[in-house]
Amino acid sequence: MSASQQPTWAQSAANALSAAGYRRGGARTAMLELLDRQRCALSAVEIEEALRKGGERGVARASVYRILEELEELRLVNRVDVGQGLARFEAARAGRHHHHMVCDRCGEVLPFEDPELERSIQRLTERVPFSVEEHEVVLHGECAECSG
Amino acid sequence: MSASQQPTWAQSAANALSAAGYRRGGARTAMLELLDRQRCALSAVEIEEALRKGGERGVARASVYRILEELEELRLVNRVDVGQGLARFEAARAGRHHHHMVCDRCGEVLPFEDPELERSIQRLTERVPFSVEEHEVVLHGECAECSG
DNA sequence: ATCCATGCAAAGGCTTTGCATTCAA
DNA sequence: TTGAATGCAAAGCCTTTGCATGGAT
Repeated sequence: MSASQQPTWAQSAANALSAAGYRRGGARTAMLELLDRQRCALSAVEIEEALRKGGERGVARASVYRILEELEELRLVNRVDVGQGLARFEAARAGRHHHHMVCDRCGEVLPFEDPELERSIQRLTERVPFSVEEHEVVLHGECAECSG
Repeated sequence: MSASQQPTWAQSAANALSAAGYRRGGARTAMLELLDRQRCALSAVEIEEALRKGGERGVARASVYRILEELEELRLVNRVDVGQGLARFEAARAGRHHHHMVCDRCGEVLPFEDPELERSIQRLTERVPFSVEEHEVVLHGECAECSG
């Protein structure tokens, strides 16, 4: 069999976990693969349900949170808080930085990218009396369907 | 006595509440005045404590949330979620739009303004398949004291 | 006098923690 | 074999809700 040219996010995340001294548990692997397949941030409950329904293997709620905490600590996952009273999580992929739009009507969360916005924030972070490590932009409103 | 030239935020908010059919309860007035004095967003617990310690009059936790909900509904207050697992609230003043920096070490929340950033977001909202009503930018990192 | 506004206490939802068991190394 | 990884259940916050009392009109 041929080795893939470039490792998937799940693979490199698993390697990073090993390098950090973590063991390769089945729950971790399942979560990494699930997160790698998503196009946008999921909540802990959504992750738990997706794993249970997915058939691969279920992962207890507490484990979902604990693993997410480890992944966030290693910066393999980003926590996204869009103001819905719960936390969302998504794979942190090098380079591909995006933000979120939240439909306050139906709750849908959509990702978007905007280079100009990134540049503005970049310049801003250099001017501010603060050591900025992360930034997050959230647009609230109504999605195309809801504002119909 | 002379009438003030321009009403305070608390005064105009009280008027807006009346116009919307709400009665002028003591708890509401105390909260409006407290919020008017703040330079940055407070959590519900912080509001409750400030009112209790302030001596003016205490307001029950449930009332704090209920009144904040009304104020948010009328857009007199903005809810700010900076990812600390709790909601923060601040007076919505016409024109003066700002965002927040959060020190992930000590938890301090500082406001900042940036016209260039606002322009970028303004242009962005016009290009996006979404009806944008609000936006929020949060910078995470360490404040001068903590990173110092 | 009416009915909203408020306080108190209980309930709810998301997240974390404690402990026993299972599993990777 | 040994200690980390995981599951289960209980506990912890923040927030909301139900109901009785107090207060504004």
